[in-house]
Amino acid sequence: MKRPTIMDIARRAGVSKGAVSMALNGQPGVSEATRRRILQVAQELDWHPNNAARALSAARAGAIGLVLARPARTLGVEPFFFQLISGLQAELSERRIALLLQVVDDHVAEMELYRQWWSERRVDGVFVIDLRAQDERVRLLEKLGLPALVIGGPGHHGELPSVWADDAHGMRSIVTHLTGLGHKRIARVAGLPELLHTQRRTAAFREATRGLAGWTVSTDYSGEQGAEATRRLLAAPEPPTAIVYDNDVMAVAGVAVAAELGVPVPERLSVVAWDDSPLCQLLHPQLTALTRDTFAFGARAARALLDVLDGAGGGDLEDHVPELVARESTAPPAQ
Amino acid sequence: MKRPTIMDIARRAGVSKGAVSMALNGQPGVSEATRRRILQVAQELDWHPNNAARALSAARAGAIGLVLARPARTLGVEPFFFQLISGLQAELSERRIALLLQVVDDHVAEMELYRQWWSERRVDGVFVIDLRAQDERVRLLEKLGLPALVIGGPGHHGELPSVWADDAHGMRSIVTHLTGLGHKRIARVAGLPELLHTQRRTAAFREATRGLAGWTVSTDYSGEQGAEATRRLLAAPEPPTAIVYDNDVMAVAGVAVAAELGVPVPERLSVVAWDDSPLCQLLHPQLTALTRDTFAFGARAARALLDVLDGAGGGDLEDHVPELVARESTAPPAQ
DNA sequence: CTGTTAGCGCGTTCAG
DNA sequence: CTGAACGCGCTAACAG
Repeated sequence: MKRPTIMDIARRAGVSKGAVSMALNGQPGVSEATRRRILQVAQELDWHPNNAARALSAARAGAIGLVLARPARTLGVEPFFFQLISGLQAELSERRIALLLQVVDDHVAEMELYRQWWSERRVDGVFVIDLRAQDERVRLLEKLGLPALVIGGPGHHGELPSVWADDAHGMRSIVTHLTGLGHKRIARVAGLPELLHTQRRTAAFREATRGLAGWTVSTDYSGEQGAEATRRLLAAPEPPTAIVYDNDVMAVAGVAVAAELGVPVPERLSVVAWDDSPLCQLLHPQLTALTRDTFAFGARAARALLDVLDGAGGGDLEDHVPELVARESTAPPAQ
Repeated sequence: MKRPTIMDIARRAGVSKGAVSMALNGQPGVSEATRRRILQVAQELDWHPNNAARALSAARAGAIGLVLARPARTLGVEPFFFQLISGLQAELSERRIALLLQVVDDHVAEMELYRQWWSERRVDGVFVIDLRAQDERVRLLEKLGLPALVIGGPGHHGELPSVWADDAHGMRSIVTHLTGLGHKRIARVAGLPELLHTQRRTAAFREATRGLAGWTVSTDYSGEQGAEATRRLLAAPEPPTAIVYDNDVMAVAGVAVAAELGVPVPERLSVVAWDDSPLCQLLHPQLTALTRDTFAFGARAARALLDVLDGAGGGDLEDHVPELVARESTAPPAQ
């Protein structure tokens, strides 16, 4: 009743260990008849490969790592992460590869973990998120030779392969939507300014709002800072008539602040959220949002990393373009 | 420059493989001097144990599994999960044990995964969440002999060890708060009714509201259903003056619905959220909520499972009592 | 007590 | 198709 090994199958099928291995792996070297018999016996014994043994002989861990280094309080991005992880993993599990998840405080801990994982061969590769300009993690990963894929990566010229979305396009569609409604004073409440994708969006925003009054304020992605930024923006002598938020949680916080200040949305202030979530549809007014299929994005990222591990791929892979969903929180500016 | 093995250390230190192993593991059998020399060499070579090899010889995977089987759309519980996972993992990583996370559609897939993980010895144990009455997973886990710990478990008489919080106490503190304010008509928007912890809360709520008008409606934890339930409650001939929501997202949705219907919170309707989150503090009014230290809860759960794996422990472990934080969304009922 | 040797764990691979 | 060795670390039995 103990776990059967290949030797058990071999004995019972009257063949050698090697033959069983080939049969089980669909390798040539055994006759069809023997193969069937062996598979039959394996079935009977309910044999399953021991992962550790496989990993040892294959010199592969059968696992991919993902480190979340955002501080815990920056909870705003969760819906995104949850979807992303689901997607990553849907793809990985097809290939029976595990996802190792670890939450750490900062990049220092994250890098330490990469060293550890790789030195112990706990993972075959890692996903890297929230890249910064001159990110030290990139250097480390390259030095270590730990295969990595950057999610939402640099877009171009990256040292590491990456999968990314066309932020510029998304930003244009938002601004076009707002200007189409007649807005001329558009503010943006951005996420962490050191992140590359924030910078890309900022550049795209600047470009798209050329000729208008458009300005960006930075936050750490948290609802608190989103609220605070909104408060400041609305207190200005010439407040914006529309605000674009870099995530859904800040948008929600912004709407709450507007309500608190007696600024009706969308009559006096239009609001757009980058990243959709059920939350956006629960509020009143429902939030106009840029939706992207984060699950699919994750799946693509996983496939891309697997390709890299298989020796194929590399380079950049552009994801599908996000789509703007106009709901109730955007309207022509007052008067 | 290739990964050094124990043999490399042995050669370089002029001793045998076995000696190195003992030295490295702090086992007796080598002199202090030799041990130091060996450790020195290991350091120089930057040796790290190969996880697969260790797992193979120790017959342990060095990993714990966690399956999330909630349907993806039930996003309401995410803040909770994120905290929980962080907590689990903070504790596991201390012991260099990995957390394998997998998201699946339903319990069938979840159970299939348990079989697979265990048959391949991918994990040493698993965390089980959202237990139901007569949960089929429990039977499977016992049949397999896969060590498991139920999170938010049955509380008592469970077949599997569990860690749980005193829901009854939390519920009492909520109801006491509301009745203290003068409320006599209290409704509750509950989560999935088949979950044991929902049932526990329902029972506690019934008990605590004895003598008052108190009633519970069920949802799937999603914001949509929370909104829908709120709509129905407020449309009743004698609507409640206070509503208790089983999670934060439904509470947020409920407040939005109240606003939409022109029911001011807290003047005409008091709202309490079970589970706090930054969200609760961002809205206006800020939500009165039952906060629990989910991170710590996760850490305790992890420790409990590790104890089980070490042969110790078992049984139930009660977590700290959640605490009610009164904010702006609760007030005496109108007139 | 200090250290060595042999062999295990489990699946893969390759010369024969 | 078989036999043997390998990957890497652990450990029991044994010798100095």
